Amino acid sequence: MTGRNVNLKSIKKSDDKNQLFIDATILSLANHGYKGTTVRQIAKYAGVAPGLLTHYYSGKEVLIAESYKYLSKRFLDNFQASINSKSDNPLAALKVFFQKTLEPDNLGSNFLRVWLSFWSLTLTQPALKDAHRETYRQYIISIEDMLSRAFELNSQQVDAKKVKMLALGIYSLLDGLWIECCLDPDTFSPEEGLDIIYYFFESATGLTLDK
Amino acid sequence: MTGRNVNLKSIKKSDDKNQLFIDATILSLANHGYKGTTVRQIAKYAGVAPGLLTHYYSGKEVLIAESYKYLSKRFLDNFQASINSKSDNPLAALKVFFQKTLEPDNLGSNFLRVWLSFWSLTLTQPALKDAHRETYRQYIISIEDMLSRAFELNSQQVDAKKVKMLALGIYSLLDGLWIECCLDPDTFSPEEGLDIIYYFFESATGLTLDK
DNA sequence: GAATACATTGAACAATTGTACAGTATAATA
DNA sequence: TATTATACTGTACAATTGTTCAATGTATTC
Repeated sequence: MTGRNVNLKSIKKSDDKNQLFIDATILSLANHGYKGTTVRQIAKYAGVAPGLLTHYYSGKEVLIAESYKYLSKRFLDNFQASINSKSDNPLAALKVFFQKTLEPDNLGSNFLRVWLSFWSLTLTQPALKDAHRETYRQYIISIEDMLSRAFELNSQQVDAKKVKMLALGIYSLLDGLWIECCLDPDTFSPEEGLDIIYYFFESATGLTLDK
Repeated sequence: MTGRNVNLKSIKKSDDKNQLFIDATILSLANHGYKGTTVRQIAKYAGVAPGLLTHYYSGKEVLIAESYKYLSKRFLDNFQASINSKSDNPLAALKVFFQKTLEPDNLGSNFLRVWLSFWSLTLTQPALKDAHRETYRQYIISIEDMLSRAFELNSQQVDAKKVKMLALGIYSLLDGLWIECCLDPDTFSPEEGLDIIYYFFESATGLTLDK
């Protein structure tokens, strides 16, 4: 019998190591896609031997699932933080959200490649489907909240159903613009994308964004 | 030397066989995703031996690429046909387009799985990137055309730049709604999705869709 | 009905995959 | 320092991958 502890996986893991593996996984998905993201490739990015991955995780799929949960949480946290910094001005907060989504840092084929892989997994892994659903719900709730407060500041009465519809539409539009910007950056520039979302937002809500 | 003709691949192929393989490939992508779409799986769906695929195509990647080109062309043709049937009424044509996109037949995780695989490939295969770009361009041109005619019928003067912006926005919104409807059908129903696109369309264009 | 050309099969291949695990280094503890 | 627990390595293995190709079936042609 060697010193290897079989139960290690189920006990507390070093957060730093976890982060190392998750970062390596995301990097691999970005650069080589789902197919190219092998255990050996991830290990190479992490600078460790392939065997170490199954030492920490019960399987490759689990590691990728963890990476998805981490990344979607990170984006959501980032989103919440950026709108909280403008908590007194809901319209300014929404504008920041639009801008951050179409920021060059968040665009590009490498970026999209990661999300395409993850979305594909949500279709078969119930745990990831739940994670997606919850994250999506949080985005919509936040947008609804900003809209409601904006209408209130404008002394407008808007029922919850319409607010929800507006939130879903705005999020979907932003999503669609982001995807096409990543798929083919030559179709329209991020600035043109912003103009589109601004225009649709203003005409659908009747609200005016600060210029 | 056997009777095998090495040059068969580059010469005229039987269209029927081509179609059989392409259908099998799409079916496999839908049911098993990109990872599960192996040569053996495709061959099983096509009801042939695995070896026959490399007899007709120079490789698996080529077959998948052909499948992408076929499917995106089929959807585009379908789109063009449905709007041409309403060529006298551009607004009705647009409405049909919205409805067809969010039709149950075009929704579901199996459907999305195919497109996620294809989109992933456009990021690395230049030929598929070009195919995507051209298809996208055709959609936008058609939408622009319908919008222009609708404005004209309404005796409205709208410059080309704004028409393009509207077309891009409408297409992106529809795209975003479609994806989320496929990713999680519980977020909102296709009917709610249609209401959203109707509302955003009307407020952004100032046009009124027939109810 | 030979002879020929093409269609199709299915076993075999080298390469790559995820995973397991015996072994070694390293740190902590006594 | 000796002992022990853990971190980590790297080879090995069975399974699966895309592809090849000799063999066989099946039409078509003369």
